[in-house]
Amino acid sequence: MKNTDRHTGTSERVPTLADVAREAGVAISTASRSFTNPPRVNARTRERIVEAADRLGYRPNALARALESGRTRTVGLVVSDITNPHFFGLIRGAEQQAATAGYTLVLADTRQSPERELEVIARISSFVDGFILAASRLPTDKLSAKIDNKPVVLVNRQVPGVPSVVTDHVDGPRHVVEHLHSLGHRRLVFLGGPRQSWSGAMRWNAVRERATTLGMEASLLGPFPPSIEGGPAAADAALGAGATAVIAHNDLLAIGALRRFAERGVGIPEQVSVVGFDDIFGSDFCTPPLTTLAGPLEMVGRSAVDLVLAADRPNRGELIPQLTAPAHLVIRSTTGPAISPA
Amino acid sequence: MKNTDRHTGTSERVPTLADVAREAGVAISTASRSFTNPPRVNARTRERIVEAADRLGYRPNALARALESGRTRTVGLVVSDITNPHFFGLIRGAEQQAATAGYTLVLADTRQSPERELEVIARISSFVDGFILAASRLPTDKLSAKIDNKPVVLVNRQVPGVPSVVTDHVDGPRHVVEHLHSLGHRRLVFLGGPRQSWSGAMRWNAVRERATTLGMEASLLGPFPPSIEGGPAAADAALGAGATAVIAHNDLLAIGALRRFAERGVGIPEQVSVVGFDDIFGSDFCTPPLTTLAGPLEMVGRSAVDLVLAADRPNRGELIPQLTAPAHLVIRSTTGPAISPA
DNA sequence: CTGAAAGCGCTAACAC
DNA sequence: GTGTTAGCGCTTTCAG
Repeated sequence: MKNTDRHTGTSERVPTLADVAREAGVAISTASRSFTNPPRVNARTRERIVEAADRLGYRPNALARALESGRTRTVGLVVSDITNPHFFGLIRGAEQQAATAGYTLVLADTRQSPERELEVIARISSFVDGFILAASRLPTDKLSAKIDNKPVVLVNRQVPGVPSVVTDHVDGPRHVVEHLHSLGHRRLVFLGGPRQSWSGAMRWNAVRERATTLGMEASLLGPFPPSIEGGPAAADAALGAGATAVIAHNDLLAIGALRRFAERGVGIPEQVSVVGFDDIFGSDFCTPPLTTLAGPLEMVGRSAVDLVLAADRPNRGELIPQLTAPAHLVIRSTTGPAISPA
Repeated sequence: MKNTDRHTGTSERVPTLADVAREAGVAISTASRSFTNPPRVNARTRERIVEAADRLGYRPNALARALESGRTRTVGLVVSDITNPHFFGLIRGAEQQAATAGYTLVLADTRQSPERELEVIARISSFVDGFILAASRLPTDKLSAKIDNKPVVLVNRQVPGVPSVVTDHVDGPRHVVEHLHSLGHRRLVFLGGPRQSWSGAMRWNAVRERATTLGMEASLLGPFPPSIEGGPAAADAALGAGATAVIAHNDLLAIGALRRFAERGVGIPEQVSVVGFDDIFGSDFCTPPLTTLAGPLEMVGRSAVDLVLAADRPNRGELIPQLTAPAHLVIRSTTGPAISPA
């Protein structure tokens, strides 16, 4: 018994194509065709088959179908931390685009560990038609355009030869620095996230470069856990460094830092300006509302799915799409004029 | 070509069990056994087989395996709105428990629509070993302990005969009312969520009942969309009703209302007390921090997975587990003494 | 302990 | 237009 009637809970078998064919008095292949290639079967017989099918409550077994075709109409989304609101927009966008295309999302969490990432990929590999690796922590040499012959698309990470979509990590961070500069800040500090974070590294690079150009002092602190919990230590470090402006690896860290600043009686933005990245849920209603570099995460999720699906189709030549989504600075209440030098 | 070598991107076939068997000079069945039933094959030959397998980079095709066994080691989590932070804890807990048991989560979003819910269930049905339906919007008669002969577990909804796990929807809401009562409130308003929300209905029931017992006036407003965007209208309605205390269907709605109150210059909690449900991400750092009834969502997610895995195992008799997770009131800064009657 | 062979449910040539 | 048949990759009797 591997097979019973839906909804009833009784132990009758779930009907297969064979049952339908028998019921309709045709061969299995004909029954199959009336679902996969309707024009190639007589309208009348097809009608009979379809009737038989829903009389029996038949539904094709996607697994069996997939075994043959090699396609499951499923894409795997692998995130480094399912808990991080940063990914919500991504997940949502990916889910929507997948659903629109008739695909299903398989979600997996690596909890920041490269080993788990590999495991998880192996675990879902035979079920998915392709992978989206978001914020992958895998070493570069483990990353390629195909894993188990299935297309992979990177999100917020670029590796030569692998399709990817990232939110702008050059101009965006620069704007952040310029914004701070225009407010009169001259000493800034970057609150770093995980060492293996590609986007974190890019952000810091761009920030440092721009700061230097503008004659600002910039230094890197951390690494800190990219979470609210990481905030207090980061805030304290920032204060210790005597900066008037702090740029956090992400909004979570920024929000955590905000709290600590409040606790220590540091006025935001009067004494210190802070800016985050991502514009996550909550950034607009924390206290004070956070200035942050927003990326179109939903769009990124959607594009990633598109790329996987496109890669799955033949004939796209050897072009490796590497998309960059624009980021824009959302100025709220955590940035203000620098305190005049004491 | 449905099959190429992993990582290389070349078009070599992904090795199958047949390749391994050939390489090791044994029959397919022996190769199969050394993975699924090691004791039943000679240690030496098994070693040869295993070696051959990883020389070739063999990995079993879970699909083929599933076709035979009927088990995919996958559970489907169907949520009504993937965007709602309320579900994050649930998703996270479910993912963790699934991963621990060697299972994979398949996530699907119904966007609040019963029709989409049915579609989505159909779409993932052949891929999953069981379903978790969170906040299902399906009519009662569509819900049963098995769908397509696969176990279903309801989250935050109870239907006779169907296993479920809910967060406490009786004592919890009562405590909320008692809390408000003890602060001197006598007129409260409940900001209702979607009509089909089972938990919403339960909450309002418990609230009304308790309020009546305590001699408080309580009325139901709404329905409002259970989102931040729904907040302003809800807040205005609450003000119009002249209540001193408002209980919102969920935190999202409460946070949205908070904003509107601030805009309108209504002091929280001086003029109006507000409480939400769920203790979502952000409830602790919105302004003011929200008093809310927190449920152990992660635990709920974990339990739900446990229940579907358990239901999948035979011999658990005919007991239908209906679990209730305790809720607890988290008092923060949106509740305070009632204004003295003018 | 190992091999041959029959499927799992469905699709896709290839006949007729 | 419809039926026959050979698999997809793997597990599982059933023999030897």
